[in-house]
Amino acid sequence: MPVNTRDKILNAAESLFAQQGFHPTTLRQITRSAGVNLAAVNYHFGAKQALIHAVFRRRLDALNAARLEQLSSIEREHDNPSLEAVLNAFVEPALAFSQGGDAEAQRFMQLLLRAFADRDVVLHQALSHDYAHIMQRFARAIASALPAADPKRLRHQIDFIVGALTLTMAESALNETRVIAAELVQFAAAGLRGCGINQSSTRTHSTKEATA
Amino acid sequence: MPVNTRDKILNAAESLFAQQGFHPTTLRQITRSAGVNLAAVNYHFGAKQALIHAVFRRRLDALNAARLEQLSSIEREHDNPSLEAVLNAFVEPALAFSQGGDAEAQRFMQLLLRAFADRDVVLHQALSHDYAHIMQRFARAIASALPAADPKRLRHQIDFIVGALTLTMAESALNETRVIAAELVQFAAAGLRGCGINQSSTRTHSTKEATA
DNA sequence: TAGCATTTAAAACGCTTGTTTCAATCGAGC
DNA sequence: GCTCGATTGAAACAAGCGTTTTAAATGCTA
Repeated sequence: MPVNTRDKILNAAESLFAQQGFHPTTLRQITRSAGVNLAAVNYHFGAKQALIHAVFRRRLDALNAARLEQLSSIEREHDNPSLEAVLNAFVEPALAFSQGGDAEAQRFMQLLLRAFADRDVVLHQALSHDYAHIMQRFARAIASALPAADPKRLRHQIDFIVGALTLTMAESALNETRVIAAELVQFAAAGLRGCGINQSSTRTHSTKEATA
Repeated sequence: MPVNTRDKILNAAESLFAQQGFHPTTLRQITRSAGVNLAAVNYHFGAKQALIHAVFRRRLDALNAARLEQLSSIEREHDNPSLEAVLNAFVEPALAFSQGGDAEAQRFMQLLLRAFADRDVVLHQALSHDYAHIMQRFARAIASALPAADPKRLRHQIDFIVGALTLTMAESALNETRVIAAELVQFAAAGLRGCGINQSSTRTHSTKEATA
């Protein structure tokens, strides 16, 4: 229950943006849902675009902080954390980062999916700037759990995981998210390990068949 | 080079929708880019919403047809096609389905990503209806290449692959798409195989660590 | 060539959008 | 209690939207 107008607007906007997208959602919808005056948006944020960015930054900062905290935690406990543990530190906070239950988590995943889809240049830059830090951190942790991995390929593979995480979590039924997240961790770990052939040398057999 | 107005509109709309999204793209932009009159859209398609669906159906039908054709082709050649070959029949047509080069393929992937993000009910139903058919077909092919797989988990895993494919292809640089697609096939194959433990029995070790 | 359906053209309609304006209200600090 | 900055309220603004309308042009068929 937010008390100040600013938070009321942010919450209403986040919910509506996730449901309808940024552009279709009107300021009048937002202010009506928040129970505040229309002009309050332009007063507190200046413009609709700025509101969009504010909504994003608030959640993204919390999510990435939770991820880093969890990663640091497992690194403190084990000298060489398993690949699954590292991946879980990336996936799990996306589900529970705001202790708001699965519904809120899914709502945020829908929001994140929109950020990928809408190629808003400013938003995209802000996003990748925020992500650059955490991605580098996780890439290092994964590489350390997977010493033989090729760095460039690893970057692509992390993109695969982000894509699978974002899209599936945004789409899947609410009561399934945790099961699916656990399956994704296993799936990603196996994919990264590549059944032991993750290095630059690719299997001639499969490649030949695949491109035939 | 389309000759009739209908195709000119469809092409212009597809391009603009991919770049900007459905809602922000105006009919005036579309008709200006297509070099036709504004009223032509409402004449040929009735309304903007119908135009969106038309743009989608045209491409999606072609893509799924290409996928099924490639799958049938490899099933004709081998009695038991490899997992990689099946996955490639799913991934590769997304890149080359319209022989339009990588740029066009990426544009379509952006469009597909928007379809996932925008939870337009009608569009979503049409999409999942189209997908239900092909998904079932590929799920069967994968299951046959991976006899020990758990059906329900397999469905989730296919979602992972679709997510990774859609999001990475839409985001990645143009000259990298083919490399990334090949890597995705390998990644997905390894993930599905789960290093040989894809059945219902999960590895106690990793699960414990992952949820710690 | 005449007639008819199809297609394009240009303008206008009604409506909603984000944004601005300006007065009213609130809440501390002196 | 009064003042002054911060905040809210209600109304209005210009612009752009999807859609409709009416008329002219075009392409077939006979």
